[in-house]
Amino acid sequence: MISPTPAELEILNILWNSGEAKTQAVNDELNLLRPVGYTTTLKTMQIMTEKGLLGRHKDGKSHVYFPLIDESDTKSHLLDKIIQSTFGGSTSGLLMQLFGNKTVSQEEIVQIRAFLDDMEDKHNG
Amino acid sequence: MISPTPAELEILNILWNSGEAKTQAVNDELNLLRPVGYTTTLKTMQIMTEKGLLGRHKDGKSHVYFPLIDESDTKSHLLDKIIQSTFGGSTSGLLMQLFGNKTVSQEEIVQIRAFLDDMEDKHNG
DNA sequence: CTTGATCTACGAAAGGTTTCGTATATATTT
DNA sequence: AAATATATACGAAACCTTTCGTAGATCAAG
Repeated sequence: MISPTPAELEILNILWNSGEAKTQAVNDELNLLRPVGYTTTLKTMQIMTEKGLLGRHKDGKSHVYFPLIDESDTKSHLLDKIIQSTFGGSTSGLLMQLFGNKTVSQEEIVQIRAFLDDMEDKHNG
Repeated sequence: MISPTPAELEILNILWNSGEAKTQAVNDELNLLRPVGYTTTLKTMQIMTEKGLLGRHKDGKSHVYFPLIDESDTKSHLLDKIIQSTFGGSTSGLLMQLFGNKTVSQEEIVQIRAFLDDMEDKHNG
């Protein structure tokens, strides 16, 4: 499975939202968050295309890019990696860290329990 | 705040568990998981010391290393970073992804429930 | 004290990511 | 058609991480 780099992930998030976009649009959106040159964005998207992360088709003199990898799959994979590297493979370890320093409301606990029930239901059929 | 690299995080996890250890011991433990040369581990720990991630004191001809950064703080920081980069800053986005992931085992669910029970107990006095 | 074993320090190579300058191609406008 | 604007392609620099070889220091044993 492919792990997008940080810069690649930024671009993927934009394209997952919009479905598809030209380099200029992607670069504009990136620049709302941080300064980055046009050719930098272009080059990154070209590399992503080589890697199979993006597809593209021509439109006039420019290209329209779109994601070739699934958003949920990719995020699951990234999450698995941090669970493995940071919490020794323990999902509950991550949750404890997530809520450890905060006061979690009764409401939130109920919500999480509902998630767990749901998950067990699906798992057990 | 300092973000340890993947290799640095492996070493930190060992030292957070043991409290302190010599290079040899750390390298031995690393080699339970993957092959890595002694001088590689040593160099990484020296760099970590320069960065302020580790401290050390002499013991005979070798050094004893220990973490200078807090485990919980560091893991929170890493978690924040992935929440930011992958889930657009949305913690619930992470939870959705997590609970939609079928690789969470029954055992983990039990642990999570126990954790929630614990949290409720504390919350209710 | 000399030998051998172990540890440290240093430097540098290898691999990957991110960045952008420059040259070239393509379209648009006048 | 010429000039202008915009896009692409290419290459390379800058930076970071990881890796390890080698040389020199330090300690223990004979």
